[in-house]
Amino acid sequence: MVRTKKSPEVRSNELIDCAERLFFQHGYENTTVNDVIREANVSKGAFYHYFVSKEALLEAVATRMARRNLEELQPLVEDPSLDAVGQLNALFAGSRRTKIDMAPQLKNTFNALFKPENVALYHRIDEALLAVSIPLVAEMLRRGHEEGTLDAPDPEAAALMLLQLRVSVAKVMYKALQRYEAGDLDGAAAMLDGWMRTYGTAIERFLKLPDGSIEVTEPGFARAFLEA
Amino acid sequence: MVRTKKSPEVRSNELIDCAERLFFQHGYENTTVNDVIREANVSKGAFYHYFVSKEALLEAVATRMARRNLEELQPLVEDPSLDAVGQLNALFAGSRRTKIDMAPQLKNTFNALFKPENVALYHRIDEALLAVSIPLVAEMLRRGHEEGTLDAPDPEAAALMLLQLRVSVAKVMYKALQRYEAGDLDGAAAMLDGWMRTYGTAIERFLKLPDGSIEVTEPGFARAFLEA
DNA sequence: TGAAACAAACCGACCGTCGGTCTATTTATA
DNA sequence: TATAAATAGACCGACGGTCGGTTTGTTTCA
Repeated sequence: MVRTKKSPEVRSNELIDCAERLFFQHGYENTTVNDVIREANVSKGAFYHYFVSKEALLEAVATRMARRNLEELQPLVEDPSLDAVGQLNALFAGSRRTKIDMAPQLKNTFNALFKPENVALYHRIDEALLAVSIPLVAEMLRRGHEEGTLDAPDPEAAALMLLQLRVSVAKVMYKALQRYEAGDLDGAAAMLDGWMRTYGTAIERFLKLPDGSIEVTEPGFARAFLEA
Repeated sequence: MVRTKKSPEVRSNELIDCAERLFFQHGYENTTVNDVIREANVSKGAFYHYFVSKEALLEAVATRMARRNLEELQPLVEDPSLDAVGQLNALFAGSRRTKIDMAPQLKNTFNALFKPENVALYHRIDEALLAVSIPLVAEMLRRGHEEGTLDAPDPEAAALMLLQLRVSVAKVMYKALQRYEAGDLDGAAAMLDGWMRTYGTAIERFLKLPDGSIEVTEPGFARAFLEA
């Protein structure tokens, strides 16, 4: 093979790029280190120069995803013109926008992430996202509690629980997606809408907010996402 | 090896026994099929006669755990003398009793389940437990909603979300356990107690129950569990 | 009654693949 | 030009899984 030397950052990012693509396409366990280095045009020696193990590569993929997610969310939360509830809603609104904008990739991601051979991938990403999200949400809740706009005596605990609920929504999104792909758009949209409303209600009740103050979803969102 | 023949049920249960023990002791990924068959005194041929893959063995371990869990819980839920809230509390009380009775095993389980090399094991067990628990809890919520003792318009969705919250408690139990093992009993107990109260509050609020109607924990529980 | 036929349970040598190691070589830089 | 980082790729051992064959128990029928 021709010997090419690149700056470490470029090289390792290329490896992470390839890994991310292959992991999502074929699953983590079905992707071999050889697949990755073939795709990245790199020798095995070079690979193990950058990552101590295949596991470390997975870690890197998850961490990078989490970092990018944080970079996207950070500005929303730092907006001083919003109170805590407004920030939460901004978070959901941003999440909706992203979901619709990147629907095709996201659908692909979901389908990959919930395959049984991808538990490791799923778990790592979930953990990494949680790690960056908890402080963010906890801070929001703390502010809200101080402002008096919501009730969350233990912001850390509440943040973890709220974020944990998010998992159930993800699971249902996956189910709805499958149903849609099976041809039942109406059923899928109804299911997704229903669950998202329940999710919103759960958050409102948990934070002792007035009914309707949290907008996780909006009319027609489920349909728009599924058809996008 | 001496050739011994046993009834299929006995044999496969022996294999599942060994697997369960080894998985929890050394982790799923660190346990090889050869380890299992050595421990079970069975040839490789015999093993693959019963299970199509190592993965299938994991599945069997998880399913059996879930079935046993269901058998334990079922009676509680069928008790007609309790209303839905009473049943929920009975569930938590039973869970507390079990936790303290089987504290050593449970601690071991927790320590194993949250190791990174055990995501597959964890995930499978969680999924299997969820699968048997959702109908149970959903039915309780449905009854409670009809009785008017609680508010859960969509019992299925509510059940999944409540059970999802349980994960966050498990995570904290693990953290508390680590803290206890590091020597900080007081800190660990305080943390665990606090989170369990928050968990209880979350459930009460979510189901629109009066404060204090759900008893996930009781005074001194965290300490008793950690020291048991 | 017993032996032939069959199916299920079991054995263990063997295979291909995969993550990871190692030595040698090249490239940048001080 | 000396040194360290980066790259190459042959190689290794372990592991999950396969396969041809053997044993054991049961059914069938002369």
